[in-house]
Amino acid sequence: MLPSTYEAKKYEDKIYKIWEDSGFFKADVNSDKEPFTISMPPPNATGVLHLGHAVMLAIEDILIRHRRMKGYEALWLPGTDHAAIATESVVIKNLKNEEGIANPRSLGREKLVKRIAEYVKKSQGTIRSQIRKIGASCDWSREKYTMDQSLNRCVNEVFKKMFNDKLIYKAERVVNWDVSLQTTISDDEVEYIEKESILYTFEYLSAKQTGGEPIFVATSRPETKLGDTALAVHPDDNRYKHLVGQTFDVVWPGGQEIKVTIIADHTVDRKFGTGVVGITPFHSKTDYEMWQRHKDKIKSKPIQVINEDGKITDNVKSYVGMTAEECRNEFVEGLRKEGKLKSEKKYIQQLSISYRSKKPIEPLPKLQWFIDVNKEVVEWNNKKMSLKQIMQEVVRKKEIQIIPDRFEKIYFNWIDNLQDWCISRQIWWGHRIPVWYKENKTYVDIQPPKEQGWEQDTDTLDTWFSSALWTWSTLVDTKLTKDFSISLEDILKNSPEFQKFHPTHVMETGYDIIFFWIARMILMTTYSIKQIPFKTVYLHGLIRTREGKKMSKSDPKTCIDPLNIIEQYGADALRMSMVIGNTPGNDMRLYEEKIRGYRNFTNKLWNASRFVLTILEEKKITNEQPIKQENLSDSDQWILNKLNLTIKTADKNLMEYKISDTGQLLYNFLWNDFCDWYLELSKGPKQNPAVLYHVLKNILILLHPITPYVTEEIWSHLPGQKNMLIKTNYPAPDKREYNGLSTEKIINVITKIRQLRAENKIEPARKIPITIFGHEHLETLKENKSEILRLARVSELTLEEKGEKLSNASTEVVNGIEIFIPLEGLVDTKKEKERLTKEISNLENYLKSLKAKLSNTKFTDNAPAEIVKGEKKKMKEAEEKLEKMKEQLAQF
RNA sequence: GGGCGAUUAGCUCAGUUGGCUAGAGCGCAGCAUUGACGUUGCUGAGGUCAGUGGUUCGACUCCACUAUCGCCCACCA
Repeated sequence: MLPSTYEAKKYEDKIYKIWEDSGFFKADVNSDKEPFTISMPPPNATGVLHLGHAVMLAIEDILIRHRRMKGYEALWLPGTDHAAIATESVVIKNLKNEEGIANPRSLGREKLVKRIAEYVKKSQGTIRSQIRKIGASCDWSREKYTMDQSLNRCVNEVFKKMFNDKLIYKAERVVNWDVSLQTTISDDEVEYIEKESILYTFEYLSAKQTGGEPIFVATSRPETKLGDTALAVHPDDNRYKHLVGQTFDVVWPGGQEIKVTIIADHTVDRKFGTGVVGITPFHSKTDYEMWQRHKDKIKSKPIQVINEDGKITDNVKSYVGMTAEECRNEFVEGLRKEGKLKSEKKYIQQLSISYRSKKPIEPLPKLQWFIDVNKEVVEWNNKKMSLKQIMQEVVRKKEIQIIPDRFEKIYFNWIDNLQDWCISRQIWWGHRIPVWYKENKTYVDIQPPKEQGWEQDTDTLDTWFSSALWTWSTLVDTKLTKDFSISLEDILKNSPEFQKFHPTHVMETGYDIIFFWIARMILMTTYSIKQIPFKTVYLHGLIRTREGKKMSKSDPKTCIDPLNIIEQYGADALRMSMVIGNTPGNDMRLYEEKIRGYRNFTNKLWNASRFVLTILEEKKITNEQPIKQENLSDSDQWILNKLNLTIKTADKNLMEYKISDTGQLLYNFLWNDFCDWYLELSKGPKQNPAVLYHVLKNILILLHPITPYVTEEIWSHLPGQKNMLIKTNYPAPDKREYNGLSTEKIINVITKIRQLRAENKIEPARKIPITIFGHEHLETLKENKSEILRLARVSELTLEEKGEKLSNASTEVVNGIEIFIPLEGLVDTKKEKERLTKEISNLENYLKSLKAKLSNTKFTDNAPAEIVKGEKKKMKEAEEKLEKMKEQLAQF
């Protein structure tokens, strides 16, 4: 006998261990079954589980368990990410704070990397055990880490291939420099915030110099003007047209001397500021590009004003060593003194900050590695394409489907704006760039050169470079990757896992990393192995607080900790609450009452099962019984019919990734159909243990992907089931036809009686006599007399085919069945009369609108026959009901 | 500046090719009847589907515009 409440805590860890030890999570590479693969988005190796992970794990686990039960060879491959910058900066911080090492880099590369690796090893276990807590049925035997040797091999292979195809190149560009982290970051890692700052307008060229009006320039960063090489104006701007092409000498406060050439460029906005832009090629990407376009006309060479530490370089002697901000203040002060400062206006600036450090970005000229996204050298479908074009092609041709599809637009828009991807990082933790230098020679390969004296490039690769290969670099044979004489192509050819499980089927992740990761996977994988990485992209939304705010780790009040929730309510309840009401691409609010509601659901399931198990025990049933058609009552047929429909819909929904709908459907089936009606009806003489067993069994199977723990635990108590639920086959709908129509009517009659009782304030405890005129349903009513007596609390039930309407009775009509509750001593007749009158008037209005509709020839001519038929039926029913109710009213 | 999403009951949300007198859960109100469940049962109240106009026999659903909120993208210095 089960305890009367389900306490998740008692069972979950135990069940997970049995699952894992039994090897049920392991996919068999040699099986003949059709594969179904999900690559788990690897959480940071040093992270802690948060709701974002929890929702990802819940959705993926549901999909995997469903497919596994359906007979697919389901592989869910887990792993962790080395999270280059994030991890390195955490360890550096720890070394500073905990060990007092002021400059951890002074340890040297080898030592620091070792320390980071140790740290990762220690903390990796945390995230692993937390993934288990959710119930994730992933294949731990195939767990990967982005820094594994095999993945490193793939990274190097791809780098080399791209280098040989001239898709990877090294060049000096203005890049996004994160001063606090001391590394470049890619364009996608730059965020914009709105910040109030000051727009300074000052005299750049005097009236004397121009021989007419002086030229003013507006800028929020005056200090960069110390490195200007040009002034840009719009080609059609009549104010400045005559000056284009001329070069002027400018002496800034402090003595810095520069030469600026006036150039004309269409990108200049005549209306902003003074319509003149100072061009500082080395401290602004746009300026750099403009300088490139007009290089040959511009007399002076660009200079770097600000260095990697955000300080003024010795190119500007007067301010050298100052921070940019100090320099700005001094410089503006100098302008003011010289009487050149015209105005200082507050305005809202789009400030670029680093996604990692949240500190401002300093655009700096640097020699870096890039991936060329426009070069058309990639073979795809017998065409030469650029990386951009491939990315567009596979989505446009529906080789990859994105759910929800509106994200396709966002994806295409991103590609349209995409520029070459800066992949080198000046940190030590990560895949080191496989390039070696000696004197002025460069060597690129998957292994260091044999010869002495070569120095490896000091940079590492953007962490997304290795993540971009994740779907397949995790499937290559790790023995083969150690043999450097085998080509990547041959490694892939001879890796059974890769051959069976790639391309993967679903990539499920938050929409916030569509560019960082989804797009990069598509780009890198299609290019490097000529396969798409996945067929479907399922993007879930972010979990928000009840108020719709982002949950932030720093604020425990707004932040729900999944582990804490699991401890209190169980993983199943958490899973359900994250999945029901969560539609792809939309954010969802989560709060404790909601989770509690689903905890109640698990308890409901537990108790319904407890009840059924008691009956089975009583009846000494130790095995699943065949369902015999001839023994089925109408209510048996009713529930079997509903079950069939539920099986069909649930399966269809899951195949279409409609997870929320599936959850809702099963919730209703268990609670409303099975518990509220079928179990209640089973408490009478028509109890059928075989059907109870059958329906419960199927409920457990259907719910298992969503609530794996509670269903598995109950399953272990189901007599005669030898295998674990996790490995049980998903049900196919029963081919037999079931009826169950009388039960539908009986339910309606019982509900109506309950309503009448409640409306007339007849206490539930009080049993009352009732008269029913069944008309053509008399037989059905007779068969179900005991159910009506019991479930509607009726003391005496008079069943007639038809007869004289009872006077002074509360009455209703449902399915043509007339119900009378004699009012003698029970009911306020005046109120009852009012109620009837009101209902009749409602019904009349309803009829009126139906009649109007049906007499409209435009409707009858144009609407589908089915609809018209439906409306006619409605009208007929309403008319019949109206007639009966009018007769009843006449009795008062 | 461009694009996207949201707006349905007090709250959180469903509503799938346009066709049930618009649904659920929670909350609220009233009442409690257990072969299991008070983490329960029964019943009820509560909605001009953001607004305006259009298409249609018919619009929560499609189109246009407006409003409010949110997000993404973009080289306004």
